[in-house]
Amino acid sequence: MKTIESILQKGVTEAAKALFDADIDAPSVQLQKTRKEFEGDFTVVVFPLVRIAKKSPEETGKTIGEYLQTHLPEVIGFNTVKGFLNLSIAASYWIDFIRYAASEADFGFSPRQSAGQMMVEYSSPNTNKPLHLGHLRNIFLGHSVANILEAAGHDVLRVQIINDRGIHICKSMLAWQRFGNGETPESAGLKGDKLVGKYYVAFDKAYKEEIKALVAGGKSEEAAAKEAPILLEAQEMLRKWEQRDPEVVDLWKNMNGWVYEGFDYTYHEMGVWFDKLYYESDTYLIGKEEVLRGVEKGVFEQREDGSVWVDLTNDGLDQKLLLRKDGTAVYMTQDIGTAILRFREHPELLGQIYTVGNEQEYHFKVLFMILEKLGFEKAKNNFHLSYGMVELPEGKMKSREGTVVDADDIMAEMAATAGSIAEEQGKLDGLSDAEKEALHKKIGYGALKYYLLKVQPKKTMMFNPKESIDFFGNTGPFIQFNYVRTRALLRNAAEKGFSAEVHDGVELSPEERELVKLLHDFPAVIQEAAASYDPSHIANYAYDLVKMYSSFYQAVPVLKEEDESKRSLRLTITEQTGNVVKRAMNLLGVEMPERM
RNA sequence: GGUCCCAUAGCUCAACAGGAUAGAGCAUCUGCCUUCUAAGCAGACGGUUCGGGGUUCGAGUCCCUGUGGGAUCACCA
Repeated sequence: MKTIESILQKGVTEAAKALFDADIDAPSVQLQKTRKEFEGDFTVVVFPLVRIAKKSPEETGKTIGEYLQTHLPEVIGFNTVKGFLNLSIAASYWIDFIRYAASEADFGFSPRQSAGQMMVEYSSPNTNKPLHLGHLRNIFLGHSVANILEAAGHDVLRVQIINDRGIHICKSMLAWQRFGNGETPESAGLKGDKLVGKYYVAFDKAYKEEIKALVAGGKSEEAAAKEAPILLEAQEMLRKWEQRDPEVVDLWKNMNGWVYEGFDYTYHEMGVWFDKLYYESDTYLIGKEEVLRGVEKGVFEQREDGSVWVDLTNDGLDQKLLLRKDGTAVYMTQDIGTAILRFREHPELLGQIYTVGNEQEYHFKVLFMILEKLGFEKAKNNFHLSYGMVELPEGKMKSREGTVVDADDIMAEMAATAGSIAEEQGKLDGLSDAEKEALHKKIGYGALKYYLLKVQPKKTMMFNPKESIDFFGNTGPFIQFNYVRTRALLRNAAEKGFSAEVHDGVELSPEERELVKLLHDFPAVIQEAAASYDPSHIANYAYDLVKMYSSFYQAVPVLKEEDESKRSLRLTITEQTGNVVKRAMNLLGVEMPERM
């Protein structure tokens, strides 16, 4: 179905040709929704056309309005205010549209896999500590963008890179070895990631004590930090790991295994998944090879001490280390390896999207530049989906100061809060305990996801644990609640044998018209969210839609309407609003309940 | 010091690509459940869009500059 926007834009270009003998292209015609205080549905901004028309803005608008009204059946009236031409669209267009939307199973979504393959990376955890609130923003964001790209027609690969090697991993291993007494998640009754995190903290504590002792013995703070025996031992462990020392590798596999079990639980609760996992323990070696190959090609430069560098001074950046003088990999090395591996494994891939915090913007700028220098043209399509930190009232979360908000904890709290609100409202009689629990999670997790996704990714956001996340107002549960109302209404209608149809010639009340117009926006909202990699557009749209629906719901009777054609139109609008809201929220990773 | 990002109502956030009188929620106040689920609806209150210049028919939006906050510029990840 042709959108009214494209019809109007085309109409204006024809008008310009016929009236002023001027050629303008359709997309340049400025079209917007008419503001509430004026009569009309769409508004053409005529200022840009004034020069062509050689008339006053008011005159120009009037002339074009007359042309459109006589030449386009969709335009049934117009008015001009200053340089704005407000057009009234025929009810029949909206009627045809709602009928069309109802006939499409996936209205708003582009045909599957019509737009090529994209890879979206998110989560990228370290295997030495549990996930926290910052990860939640990362994971919900990445997963939602993947959903949105799919809706926009991309074939999407969801991946994560797991930072499973390095000195920080060895720290928790060493602490466990030293203080753990063979403790396991089972024996401790702790999730695997929590147990490993506990030993990471234990390491830090022991390390600090050793530094203190050394300083008391006369060492400088700086020297003590470098010479503390437990740190040296961790470094020794890393060397052994790189040499594949069987005992160390066994311990490493074992403890990482605990962490993965813990993460799996959390990912499952979050409702996210991955098509493929990459491990830095695999890719850092590939990165080293690729860097050396780059040296042969002359893209990189090896210095006398053996270290390898890339010179980006001509690109406005500086020189960047790619391999240490002892030949070991740095962070950039393994990211080069990972990226190249992915392009090789997936020849169809258009580009990669990295969901990573904004403190790494420089890193990714450099990474993409290096990939292009190595001849990976597709790196032009790579995108660093950068997001702002989640801050607490007292500032940044600091694991050492114990101010991190644990992912599992906050999710459990959200579900519990949803439970107590539901209990107060007492609308869930007749549900089993298991059904109630599932519902509380849908609502609580929905509140959390919506809260984190409604804000533009690049903005730093505030989270106040004391005030908790709201369940009323502009929130996930409010949106779910309105969906639930549509479902209840449709169930009741079915019982009474009422059907949802659209008859020709039925009148549209202002509320109905507004709702239909909002539904009409859905495809464009998806496209915009996909193009900007920004789920907040979807979140805001879902809210606007149900806000309008809620108003409609209390202002206009549906089941009590006696006029059959009005009633069935309202049922159709109700059904389509429910469908669109549900699918929009699913794009955010939010599940919708049938009752609440 | 260089580079990048942010600054909108008391608080948390919107505002397509520059368009009309900058919108929501929370908080405060007023009404509305004998009626399709009140996690709701209707309304009131609340703004020098950080300051100062500029570009133009028009600037929260673009440019310059200042202030405040954040990030980054490691042989860390």
